[in-house]
Amino acid sequence: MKPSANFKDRVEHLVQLIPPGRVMTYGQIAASCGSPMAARIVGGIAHYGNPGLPWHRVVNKHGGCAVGYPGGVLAQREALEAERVEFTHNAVNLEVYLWQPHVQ
DNA sequence: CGAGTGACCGCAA
DNA sequence: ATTGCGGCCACTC
Repeated sequence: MKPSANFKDRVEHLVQLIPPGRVMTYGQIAASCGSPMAARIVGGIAHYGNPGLPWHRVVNKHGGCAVGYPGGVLAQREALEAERVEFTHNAVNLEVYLWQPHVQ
């Protein structure tokens, strides 16, 4: 990964690396990009950044869906279910589906 | 360049 | 258990 890459570039790159059937939390992504408390930024990048990235694989700390996701939480849920991700109480089991770039 | 804003997170009433 | 508030960082306008 380019050390000179901006936070946004790292986030987009990282999101793009999330394999199907796996999810990441905003805080996890922010921490992996060097700013553990910049979870909001990840959301901001999701809104302004590259729309071609699998943002549906990005969930909040509760494993739930993002409020501002186009189409609502329901659309994101369907997108994840299409990748064999099981939802429980409108949230995924992070113990099973949480993916980390360093460890696999 | 400055100010506003947010697809969050955590704690407090 | 639910609701409200603040903080924090980077992005956009």
